[in-house]
Amino acid sequence: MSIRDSLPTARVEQSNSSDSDEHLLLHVNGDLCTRLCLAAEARDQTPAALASDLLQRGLEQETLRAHSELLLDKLTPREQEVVRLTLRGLTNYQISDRLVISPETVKTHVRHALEKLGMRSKTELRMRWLEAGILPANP
Amino acid sequence: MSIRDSLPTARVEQSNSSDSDEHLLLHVNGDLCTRLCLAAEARDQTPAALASDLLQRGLEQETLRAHSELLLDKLTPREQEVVRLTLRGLTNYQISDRLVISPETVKTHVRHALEKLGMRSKTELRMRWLEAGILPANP
DNA sequence: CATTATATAGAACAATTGTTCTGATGTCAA
DNA sequence: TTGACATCAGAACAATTGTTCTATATAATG
Repeated sequence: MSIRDSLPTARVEQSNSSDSDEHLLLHVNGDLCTRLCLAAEARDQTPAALASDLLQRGLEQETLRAHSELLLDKLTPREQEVVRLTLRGLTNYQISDRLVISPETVKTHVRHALEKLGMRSKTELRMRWLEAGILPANP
Repeated sequence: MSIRDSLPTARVEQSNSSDSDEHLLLHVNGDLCTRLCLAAEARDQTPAALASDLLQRGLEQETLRAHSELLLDKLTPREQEVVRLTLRGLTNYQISDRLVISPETVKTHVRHALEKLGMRSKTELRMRWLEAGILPANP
């Protein structure tokens, strides 16, 4: 089974009159369909209801994520690196090791980043951004 | 528009032979359809592709969440309360205020909870559980 | 050139968290 | 009633984080 098989296909059906009547037909098959049905069964829910929940929550996270990305642009490159590593749960010391700078410098970057983001602590940063489903890539 | 309108309806089409050929038709309309299309446009993606991403990530979170729920059952009621409040970003002191107990007691509960969960810090707890999309209700 | 932004780093101190102990009290089941 | 568990709480100390300073060096921009 190719990867393509696990992607849903969609046919957009649009009524003639207004946009508010638009609707989508999502064709879900393959592995995604299987997992969706299993999860729905485990939750004693119909696949459609579960899909609705997942899509709604996913869209909320998308909004938060987009907002977070905009905030990230306000930071300098170095501050962004520090924030990313912080979001992966690293301590200042570990970050200083990774970036080959002093722990004091990490503290400075963290402080500047938190100021620009209007946050008070790394905990608050992690709360907001992990809630948005943001988990930066490994390197 | 009623709430029902914003829920997708589904018709499960199952082929005659094997389960691996099963597929779903999700009928998405109303507000959910609108937001899905807008978000897809913003990401320069087809609504189907975005839906696929959201469903996949949502299912992963479901798995993590289910696992976390099982872990939560290993904790005493008081430990669960402390964990919940910790996941909402409260400090030990704030929690002690909320539960009308000593900060030292909170520390004890946190320590016991982290031991049972096999974690080393509240940061690790927040990382894992917020990643799973767990955000306990307000009270 | 002067200003601004960026990156670096330290001192000094406060606050929070984590670790290792000890210990008291109450409940519940074997 | 003894043991296991849950709840509560403190001492003492280490580690991490946060706050307020100062300070140097470099690059870009006007």
